[in-house]
Amino acid sequence: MDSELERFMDILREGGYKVTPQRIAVLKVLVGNRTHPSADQIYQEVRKEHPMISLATVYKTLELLKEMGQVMELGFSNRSTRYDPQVDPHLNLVCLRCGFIEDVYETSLNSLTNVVEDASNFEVHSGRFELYGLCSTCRSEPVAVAAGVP
Amino acid sequence: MDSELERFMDILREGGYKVTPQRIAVLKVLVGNRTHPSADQIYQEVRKEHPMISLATVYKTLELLKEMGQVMELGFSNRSTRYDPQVDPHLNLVCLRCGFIEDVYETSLNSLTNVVEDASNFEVHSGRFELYGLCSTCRSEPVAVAAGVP
DNA sequence: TTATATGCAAACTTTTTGCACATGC
DNA sequence: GCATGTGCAAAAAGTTTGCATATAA
Repeated sequence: MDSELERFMDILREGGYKVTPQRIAVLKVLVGNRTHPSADQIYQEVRKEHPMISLATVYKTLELLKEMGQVMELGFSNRSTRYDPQVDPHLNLVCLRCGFIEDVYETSLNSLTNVVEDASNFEVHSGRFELYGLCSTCRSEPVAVAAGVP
Repeated sequence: MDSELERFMDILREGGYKVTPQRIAVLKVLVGNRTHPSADQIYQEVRKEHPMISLATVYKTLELLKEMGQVMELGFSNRSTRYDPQVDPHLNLVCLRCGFIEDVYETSLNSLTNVVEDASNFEVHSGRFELYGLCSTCRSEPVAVAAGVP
């Protein structure tokens, strides 16, 4: 049914890891998720269907997926950490007012990697590209209201 | 003498903030610093000349400089936080083995901002661009040794 | 069957906060 | 002189760890 979920499960199996209900539950929250959730947000979401899961298990699963290169862990300056199942090079537009993060696919990012590898003898494995500012919604709002800003 | 230090001190004065010995000490550590130090590393460095300073004061000073846009606070996925007095758009090459961070000035980053602003109605204030991989030194080393990897 | 994973609670790390005292302007 | 800043210590927040029990393969 969900080929992306199947792909994640296969990757676990191929790595010699068990495919447990808890891991499936976390994967289901992540598949196709563009909201860049925190560990706790993932935990709260998973608990709806799987009330007995612990936050520690969520952290352990995210750590596992991160090590397998299937999830990016994004640490922000206010020490919030968000997770992104989208690991291809892309640009994150981070709104400083409402905290919303929008993904933008910009082809020039790939050439950036090539330029650096040619010029500096640095072997690129992955990347993280962020612009901070105001999203279109917040730009047009009259009054600034603090929110969950990453 | 140090015009960059003077510039920082002027910025504090213009913001209505006091120029204290503690703040000067932190600024001296930051001026021209390309090592992307952590708060504790800055604290340890400052203590050599200023043994009575507290870590809380270092944090408060960094917070102030961050709010004034004079320092970037870089949160990483292993919850280490590094500070960079270099606020112009540039690329950080982060070595996953030894933790070294190299600055690279790539002009295409500026056009990236323009492309995004034109295409997406997002108002860019600042940016953060990172490539993760192996630096030239670590590429040529035979055995992997874990280190302070951001 | 058995190596691996889970849940719990405690530990840990890093950063923030409240407050009395000190000090730059 | 007074608003602002400092140092201390305690609190907060987020993440990790140890271990007994449970379970996927």
